[in-house]
Amino acid sequence: MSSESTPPRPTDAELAILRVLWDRGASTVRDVHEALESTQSTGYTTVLKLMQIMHAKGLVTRDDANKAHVYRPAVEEEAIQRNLIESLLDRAFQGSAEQLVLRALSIKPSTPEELAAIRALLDKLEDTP
Amino acid sequence: MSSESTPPRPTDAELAILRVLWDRGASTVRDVHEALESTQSTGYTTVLKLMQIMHAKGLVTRDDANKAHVYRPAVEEEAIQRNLIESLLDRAFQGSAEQLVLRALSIKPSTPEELAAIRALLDKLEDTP
DNA sequence: TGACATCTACGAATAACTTCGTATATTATC
DNA sequence: GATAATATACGAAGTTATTCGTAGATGTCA
Repeated sequence: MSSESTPPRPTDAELAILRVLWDRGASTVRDVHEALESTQSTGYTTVLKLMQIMHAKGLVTRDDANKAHVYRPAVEEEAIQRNLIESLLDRAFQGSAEQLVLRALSIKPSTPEELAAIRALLDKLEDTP
Repeated sequence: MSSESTPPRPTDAELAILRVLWDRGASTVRDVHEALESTQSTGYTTVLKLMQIMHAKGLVTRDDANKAHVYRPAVEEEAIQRNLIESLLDRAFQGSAEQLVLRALSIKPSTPEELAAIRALLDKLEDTP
Protein backbone atom coordinates (compact mmCIF):
# COMPACT_ATOMS: atom_id res chain seq x y z
CA MET A 1 0.00 0.00 0.00
CA SER A 2 2.45 2.63 1.17
CA SER A 3 3.46 4.43 -1.98
CA GLU A 4 6.14 6.46 -0.18
CA SER A 5 6.82 8.80 -3.07
CA THR A 6 10.23 10.25 -2.46
CA PRO A 7 9.74 13.90 -1.59
CA PRO A 8 11.51 16.14 -4.09
CA ARG A 9 14.74 17.76 -3.01
CA PRO A 10 14.41 21.51 -2.72
CA THR A 11 17.28 23.69 -3.83
CA ASP A 12 18.67 26.45 -1.63
CA ALA A 13 16.41 29.12 -3.05
CA GLU A 14 13.43 26.83 -2.86
CA LEU A 15 14.20 25.95 0.72
CA ALA A 16 14.30 29.60 1.69
CA ILE A 17 10.85 30.06 0.21
CA LEU A 18 9.52 26.91 1.85
CA ARG A 19 10.71 28.17 5.20
CA VAL A 20 8.69 31.34 4.76
CA LEU A 21 5.64 29.30 3.85
CA TRP A 22 6.10 26.98 6.79
CA ASP A 23 6.42 29.96 9.11
CA ARG A 24 3.74 32.23 7.70
CA GLY A 25 1.37 29.69 6.21
CA ALA A 26 -0.53 30.57 3.05
CA SER A 27 1.22 33.50 1.37
CA THR A 28 1.31 35.46 -1.84
CA VAL A 29 4.45 36.03 -3.84
CA ARG A 30 4.57 39.51 -2.41
CA ASP A 31 4.41 38.19 1.13
CA VAL A 32 7.27 35.82 0.48
CA HIS A 33 9.30 38.44 -1.29
CA GLU A 34 8.95 40.85 1.60
CA ALA A 35 9.80 38.17 4.11
CA LEU A 36 12.97 37.31 2.23
CA GLU A 37 13.95 40.92 1.67
CA SER A 38 15.40 41.27 5.16
CA THR A 39 17.89 38.51 4.46
CA GLN A 40 18.43 38.36 0.74
CA SER A 41 18.01 40.85 -2.05
CA THR A 42 16.25 38.97 -4.79
CA GLY A 43 13.93 40.69 -7.20
CA TYR A 44 10.20 40.21 -7.12
CA THR A 45 9.99 38.36 -10.40
CA THR A 46 12.76 36.06 -9.28
CA VAL A 47 10.72 34.93 -6.33
CA LEU A 48 7.69 34.64 -8.57
CA LYS A 49 9.55 32.48 -11.05
CA LEU A 50 10.91 30.24 -8.33
CA MET A 51 7.47 29.73 -6.85
CA GLN A 52 6.10 28.88 -10.28
CA ILE A 53 8.81 26.29 -10.67
CA MET A 54 8.10 24.94 -7.21
CA HIS A 55 4.45 24.65 -8.16
CA ALA A 56 5.37 22.69 -11.26
CA LYS A 57 7.53 20.42 -9.14
CA GLY A 58 4.77 19.88 -6.63
CA LEU A 59 6.59 21.53 -3.75
CA VAL A 60 3.76 24.01 -3.22
CA THR A 61 0.08 24.23 -4.00
CA ARG A 62 -1.56 27.31 -5.39
CA ASP A 63 -4.92 28.97 -5.15
CA ASP A 64 -5.43 31.18 -8.16
CA ALA A 65 -8.97 32.24 -7.37
CA ASN A 66 -7.84 35.81 -6.81
CA LYS A 67 -5.50 37.92 -8.82
CA ALA A 68 -2.67 37.42 -6.39
CA HIS A 69 -2.27 33.68 -6.17
CA VAL A 70 -1.97 32.16 -2.73
CA TYR A 71 0.67 29.54 -2.18
CA ARG A 72 0.89 26.84 0.45
CA PRO A 73 3.61 24.33 1.19
CA ALA A 74 2.86 20.91 -0.28
CA VAL A 75 5.59 19.14 1.64
CA GLU A 76 6.05 18.80 5.36
CA GLU A 77 8.90 20.57 7.02
CA GLU A 78 9.79 17.46 8.96
CA ALA A 79 9.94 15.31 5.81
CA ILE A 80 12.26 17.75 4.09
CA GLN A 81 14.46 18.03 7.15
CA ARG A 82 14.66 14.27 7.34
CA ASN A 83 15.61 14.11 3.69
CA LEU A 84 18.32 16.69 3.99
CA ILE A 85 19.79 14.95 6.99
CA GLU A 86 19.80 11.60 5.25
CA SER A 87 21.47 13.14 2.25
CA LEU A 88 24.11 14.72 4.45
CA LEU A 89 24.62 11.43 6.26
CA ASP A 90 25.30 9.66 2.99
CA ARG A 91 27.53 12.32 1.54
CA ALA A 92 29.66 13.25 4.50
CA PHE A 93 29.18 10.91 7.43
CA GLN A 94 29.19 7.47 5.86
CA GLY A 95 25.70 6.99 7.20
CA SER A 96 26.61 7.41 10.83
CA ALA A 97 23.92 9.49 12.49
CA GLU A 98 25.84 9.41 15.73
CA GLN A 99 28.86 11.09 14.22
CA LEU A 100 26.63 13.78 12.86
CA VAL A 101 24.95 14.27 16.21
CA LEU A 102 28.21 14.47 18.05
CA ARG A 103 29.52 16.99 15.56
CA ALA A 104 26.38 19.07 15.71
CA LEU A 105 26.34 19.18 19.48
CA SER A 106 29.92 20.36 19.63
CA ILE A 107 29.24 23.27 17.32
CA LYS A 108 26.95 25.38 19.40
CA PRO A 109 26.67 25.85 23.11
CA SER A 110 23.28 24.55 24.07
CA THR A 111 21.06 25.69 26.86
CA PRO A 112 20.34 23.27 29.71
CA GLU A 113 16.78 23.02 28.47
CA GLU A 114 17.89 21.94 25.03
CA LEU A 115 20.29 19.40 26.42
CA ALA A 116 17.52 18.09 28.63
CA ALA A 117 15.27 17.66 25.63
CA ILE A 118 17.89 15.61 23.87
CA ARG A 119 18.45 13.56 26.99
CA ALA A 120 14.76 12.87 27.17
CA LEU A 121 14.76 11.57 23.63
CA LEU A 122 17.72 9.35 24.43
CA ASP A 123 15.76 7.90 27.31
CA LYS A 124 12.86 7.16 25.05
CA LEU A 125 15.07 5.57 22.41
CA GLU A 126 16.70 3.32 24.97
CA ASP A 127 13.40 2.30 26.50
CA THR A 128 11.74 1.29 23.26
CA PRO A 129 14.22 -0.41 20.98
CA MET B 1 45.71 36.42 15.18
CA SER B 2 43.39 33.64 14.11
CA SER B 3 42.93 34.19 10.40
CA GLU B 4 40.19 31.55 10.24
CA SER B 5 39.95 31.50 6.47
CA THR B 6 36.55 30.06 5.69
CA PRO B 7 37.07 26.59 4.30
CA PRO B 8 35.69 26.31 0.78
CA ARG B 9 32.43 24.48 0.31
CA PRO B 10 32.88 21.24 -1.60
CA THR B 11 30.23 20.22 -4.09
CA ASP B 12 28.73 16.74 -4.09
CA ALA B 13 31.24 15.35 -6.55
CA GLU B 14 34.08 17.01 -4.71
CA LEU B 15 32.88 15.64 -1.42
CA ALA B 16 32.84 12.11 -2.80
CA ILE B 17 36.45 12.52 -3.86
CA LEU B 18 37.45 14.05 -0.55
CA ARG B 19 35.96 11.10 1.26
CA VAL B 20 38.14 8.74 -0.73
CA LEU B 21 41.19 10.83 0.09
CA TRP B 22 40.29 10.98 3.76
CA ASP B 23 39.86 7.21 3.83
CA ARG B 24 42.77 6.15 1.68
CA GLY B 25 45.18 8.98 2.27
CA ALA B 26 47.46 10.09 -0.58
CA SER B 27 46.05 8.79 -3.84
CA THR B 28 46.42 9.10 -7.57
CA VAL B 29 43.54 9.91 -9.87
CA ARG B 30 43.42 6.26 -10.79
CA ASP B 31 43.12 5.23 -7.17
CA VAL B 32 40.25 7.60 -6.63
CA HIS B 33 38.56 6.60 -9.84
CA GLU B 34 38.69 2.93 -8.91
CA ALA B 35 37.43 3.62 -5.42
CA LEU B 36 34.47 5.53 -6.78
CA GLU B 37 33.71 2.98 -9.47
CA SER B 38 31.88 0.71 -7.05
CA THR B 39 29.37 3.41 -6.26
CA GLN B 40 29.25 5.75 -9.22
CA SER B 41 30.10 5.38 -12.87
CA THR B 42 32.07 8.45 -13.73
CA GLY B 43 34.72 8.40 -16.42
CA TYR B 44 38.39 8.63 -15.62
CA THR B 45 38.88 12.05 -17.12
CA THR B 46 35.90 13.33 -15.22
CA VAL B 47 37.54 12.44 -11.95
CA LEU B 48 40.78 13.92 -13.21
CA LYS B 49 39.12 17.17 -14.14
CA LEU B 50 37.37 17.41 -10.80
CA MET B 51 40.59 16.85 -8.92
CA GLN B 52 42.30 19.52 -10.98
CA ILE B 53 39.53 21.93 -10.09
CA MET B 54 39.78 20.94 -6.45
CA HIS B 55 43.49 21.63 -6.60
CA ALA B 56 42.83 25.07 -8.04
CA LYS B 57 40.35 25.71 -5.25
CA GLY B 58 42.77 24.58 -2.60
CA LEU B 59 40.73 21.59 -1.50
CA VAL B 60 43.60 19.22 -2.20
CA THR B 61 47.35 19.40 -2.52
CA ARG B 62 49.27 17.70 -5.27
CA ASP B 63 52.66 16.13 -5.65
CA ASP B 64 53.61 16.13 -9.31
CA ALA B 65 57.09 14.72 -8.89
CA ASN B 66 56.06 11.58 -10.69
CA LYS B 67 54.08 11.10 -13.83
CA ALA B 68 50.97 10.14 -11.93
CA HIS B 69 50.36 13.03 -9.57
CA VAL B 70 49.62 12.20 -5.96
CA TYR B 71 46.79 14.06 -4.28
CA ARG B 72 46.16 14.67 -0.62
CA PRO B 73 43.26 16.36 1.14
CA ALA B 74 44.03 19.95 2.07
CA VAL B 75 41.03 20.33 4.33
CA GLU B 76 40.14 18.42 7.46
CA GLU B 77 37.20 16.10 7.40
CA GLU B 78 35.96 17.51 10.67
CA ALA B 79 36.09 21.09 9.40
CA ILE B 80 34.09 20.21 6.32
CA GLN B 81 31.56 18.27 8.35
CA ARG B 82 31.19 21.21 10.67
CA ASN B 83 30.69 23.52 7.72
CA LEU B 84 28.07 21.33 6.15
CA ILE B 85 26.17 21.06 9.38
CA GLU B 86 26.25 24.79 9.93
CA SER B 87 25.00 25.33 6.42
CA LEU B 88 22.19 22.88 6.96
CA LEU B 89 21.34 24.52 10.26
CA ASP B 90 21.00 27.89 8.61
CA ARG B 91 19.06 26.67 5.62
CA ALA B 92 16.62 24.26 7.18
CA PHE B 93 16.66 24.45 10.96
CA GLN B 94 16.72 28.16 11.71
CA GLY B 95 20.02 27.64 13.45
CA SER B 96 18.69 25.24 16.04
CA ALA B 97 21.22 22.48 16.49
CA GLU B 98 18.90 20.76 18.91
CA GLN B 99 16.16 20.38 16.36
CA LEU B 100 18.65 18.88 13.97
CA VAL B 101 19.92 16.48 16.58
CA LEU B 102 16.46 15.38 17.57
CA ARG B 103 15.58 14.83 13.94
CA ALA B 104 18.74 12.90 13.24
CA LEU B 105 18.31 10.65 16.23
CA SER B 106 14.79 9.75 15.25
CA ILE B 107 15.85 8.67 11.78
CA LYS B 108 17.99 5.68 12.54
CA PRO B 109 17.80 3.18 15.33
CA SER B 110 20.99 3.55 17.24
CA THR B 111 22.87 0.92 19.14
CA PRO B 112 23.12 1.24 22.92
CA GLU B 113 26.81 2.00 22.51
CA GLU B 114 26.12 4.90 20.23
CA LEU B 115 23.46 6.29 22.50
CA ALA B 116 25.87 5.99 25.37
CA ALA B 117 28.47 7.97 23.48
CA ILE B 118 26.00 10.75 22.89
CA ARG B 119 24.98 10.67 26.53
CA ALA B 120 28.58 10.99 27.54
CA LEU B 121 28.97 14.08 25.40
CA LEU B 122 25.85 15.55 26.95
CA ASP B 123 27.36 15.02 30.37
CA LYS B 124 30.48 16.84 29.32
CA LEU B 125 28.53 19.71 27.82
CA GLU B 126 26.51 20.13 30.97
CA ASP B 127 29.55 20.00 33.22
CA THR B 128 31.54 22.63 31.37
CA PRO B 129 29.26 25.40 30.21
C1' DT C 1 64.92 3.19 -30.17
C1' DG C 2 60.38 2.48 -31.25
C1' DA C 3 55.81 0.98 -30.08
C1' DC C 4 52.60 1.00 -26.54
C1' DA C 5 50.41 2.21 -22.34
C1' DT C 6 49.32 5.80 -19.16
C1' DC C 7 48.95 10.32 -17.64
C1' DT C 8 47.78 15.32 -17.73
C1' DA C 9 45.90 19.42 -19.97
C1' DC C 10 42.43 21.63 -22.30
C1' DG C 11 38.24 22.79 -24.61
C1' DA C 12 33.74 22.33 -24.86
C1' DA C 13 28.95 20.37 -24.35
C1' DT C 14 25.19 19.58 -21.16
C1' DA C 15 22.29 20.37 -17.39
C1' DA C 16 20.58 22.66 -13.28
C1' DC C 17 19.89 26.86 -10.68
C1' DT C 18 19.20 31.59 -10.30
C1' DT C 19 18.27 35.92 -12.03
C1' DC C 20 15.58 39.49 -14.21
C1' DG C 21 13.46 42.27 -18.19
C1' DT C 22 9.54 42.70 -20.87
C1' DA C 23 4.94 41.72 -22.26
C1' DT C 24 0.37 40.94 -21.01
C1' DA C 25 -3.61 40.42 -18.04
C1' DT C 26 -6.25 41.81 -14.06
C1' DT C 27 -7.85 44.91 -10.49
C1' DA C 28 -8.58 49.30 -8.36
C1' DT C 29 -9.42 54.34 -8.53
C1' DC C 30 -10.82 58.58 -9.98
C1' DG D 1 -14.34 54.20 -18.98
C1' DA D 2 -9.44 55.75 -18.75
C1' DT D 3 -5.37 55.54 -16.04
C1' DA D 4 -2.46 53.71 -12.76
C1' DA D 5 -1.09 49.97 -9.90
C1' DT D 6 -0.22 45.25 -9.41
C1' DA D 7 -0.18 40.53 -10.86
C1' DT D 8 1.29 36.60 -13.73
C1' DA D 9 3.63 34.50 -17.75
C1' DC D 10 7.39 33.89 -20.60
C1' DG D 11 11.85 34.06 -22.62
C1' DA D 12 16.36 34.32 -22.05
C1' DA D 13 20.89 35.34 -20.06
C1' DG D 14 24.51 34.35 -16.55
C1' DT D 15 26.51 31.13 -13.29
C1' DT D 16 28.03 26.87 -11.56
C1' DA D 17 28.58 21.87 -11.60
C1' DT D 18 29.39 17.85 -14.13
C1' DT D 19 30.70 15.30 -17.96
C1' DC D 20 33.85 13.56 -21.43
C1' DG D 21 36.58 13.53 -25.95
C1' DT D 22 40.84 14.59 -27.90
C1' DA D 23 45.52 16.07 -28.04
C1' DG D 24 49.88 16.03 -26.37
C1' DA D 25 53.38 14.71 -22.86
C1' DT D 26 55.65 11.18 -20.23
C1' DG D 27 57.08 6.80 -18.98
C1' DT D 28 57.77 1.53 -19.97
C1' DC D 29 59.83 -2.27 -21.99
C1' DA D 30 61.06 -5.51 -25.40
